[in-house]
Amino acid sequence: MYNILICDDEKDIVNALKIYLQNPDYRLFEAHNGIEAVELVQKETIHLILLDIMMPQMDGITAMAKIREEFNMPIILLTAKSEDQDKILGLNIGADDYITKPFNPLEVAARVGSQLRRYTRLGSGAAAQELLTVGGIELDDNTKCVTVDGNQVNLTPTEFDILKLLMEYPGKVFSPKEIYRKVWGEDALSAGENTVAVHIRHLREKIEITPNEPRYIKVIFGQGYKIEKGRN
Amino acid sequence: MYNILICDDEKDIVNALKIYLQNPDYRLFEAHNGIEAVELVQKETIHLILLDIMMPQMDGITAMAKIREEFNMPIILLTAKSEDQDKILGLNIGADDYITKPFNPLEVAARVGSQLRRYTRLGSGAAAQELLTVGGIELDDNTKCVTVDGNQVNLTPTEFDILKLLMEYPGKVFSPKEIYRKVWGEDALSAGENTVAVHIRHLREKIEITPNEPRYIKVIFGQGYKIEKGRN
DNA sequence: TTGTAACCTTAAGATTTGTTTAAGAACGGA
DNA sequence: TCCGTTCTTAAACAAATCTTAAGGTTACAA
Repeated sequence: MYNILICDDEKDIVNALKIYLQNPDYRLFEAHNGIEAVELVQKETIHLILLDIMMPQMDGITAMAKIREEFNMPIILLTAKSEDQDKILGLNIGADDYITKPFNPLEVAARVGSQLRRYTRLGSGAAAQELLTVGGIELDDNTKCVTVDGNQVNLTPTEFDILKLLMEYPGKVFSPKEIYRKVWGEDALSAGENTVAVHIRHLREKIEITPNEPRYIKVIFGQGYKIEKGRN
Repeated sequence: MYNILICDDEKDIVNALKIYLQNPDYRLFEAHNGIEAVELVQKETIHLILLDIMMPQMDGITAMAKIREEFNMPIILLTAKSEDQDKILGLNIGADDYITKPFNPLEVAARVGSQLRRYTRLGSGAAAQELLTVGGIELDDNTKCVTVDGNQVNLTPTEFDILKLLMEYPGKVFSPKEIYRKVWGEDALSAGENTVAVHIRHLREKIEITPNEPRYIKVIFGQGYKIEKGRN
């Protein structure tokens, strides 16, 4: 799952890009000037930015400079000017690519995919799906960090593995045996019946506000556990 | 200094690109078909490739696929076809950018510069990322110097390698085994279980103000070690 | 309503993992 | 070869995590 920030002051363009980037692996954020973009990048974990150059309040080049002070995700500039001079200016300052308006939908999707692939290829060794998000829970397999509503929580290895399993397939119900097999491994040497239950309890204590009335880790009687978006 | 490989079967195009990329920081290599390109990449440390698609013997797409099995430097495709379908094909297979013939000299230089900058920013195993910075720690792979808050510290080779590994991917958690494999080499002849731990201890004594409460080299119980920006 | 099986909760002891020393082995340069 | 540096091993210790077991609670179906 990748978080992509689309920043353009023209609503129509943002909406068009949102349609082009329809993809179950993408979560789309939007901003309408440089200031909003910088704020969003600091608040959320953004993996790629589509950034218009000409915007009110703070232009794209300035925003890019500010973002680059702290972050290094790919930035693709959007520009109406197709003159060479502008292209070169943007790339030299630190953009990774640029796309000129009007867009070709397929090209937008291709360039975004290309940058994301390059990013993960270099940044985090091949593996896909390092960042899982369900409701307010964020799980980063790279840093082994888990946050709930922005607050970091410390999980033990087993708790982490169970949560990761549940978050990989949100809504899917896993029986305790299934969890046991997938987390402990196929060759699991007999562990007691309720050890999974104990870990679930510990997890709930750490990620639920009210462990006794869990919003995220639900039980389906006779079936198993699942994770929900916690909207109730 | 960057090594750039130009691969095109037309001599004129190679020569033109050589002129466009006149730069004291670039060392230029040339190849005239995919086979030559793959061989050169395996022999030399190449930082970026300009790769023509249509070539005799082995075409650019095939060469790129072969190169990508082992390396991940930026690849910019050169193509006479400017139709969208071809652009997208190239990017999806693993190219980082493409340039359509005829070239605009300034654009060639700009795109090459952009990819090289992006490449070094992200850091990479094979790459020429010479200076790493995390928090107050600076590691220069060229001079093998490490400074913490401006003060130079003397690390042993093993300590240096471990620190470098951690700093190449700040935040990423490396299990002791992983560290062992990456620092000692795949063929590591069984070293004791806790030798990594001992080196970590030495590192902490040299880098941390209070080795017992490390700000930089953190442990995630049951997972491994990581380096943090030391903001606490 | 009642019995049963599924699930929950708690805490203590067992186990695993990480830390810290120190000593001796291996290595490399003079 | 000798000496200083670096690496590895081992052992004791400390800390975090896992499992077990026992008793409690809840949901379902007859």
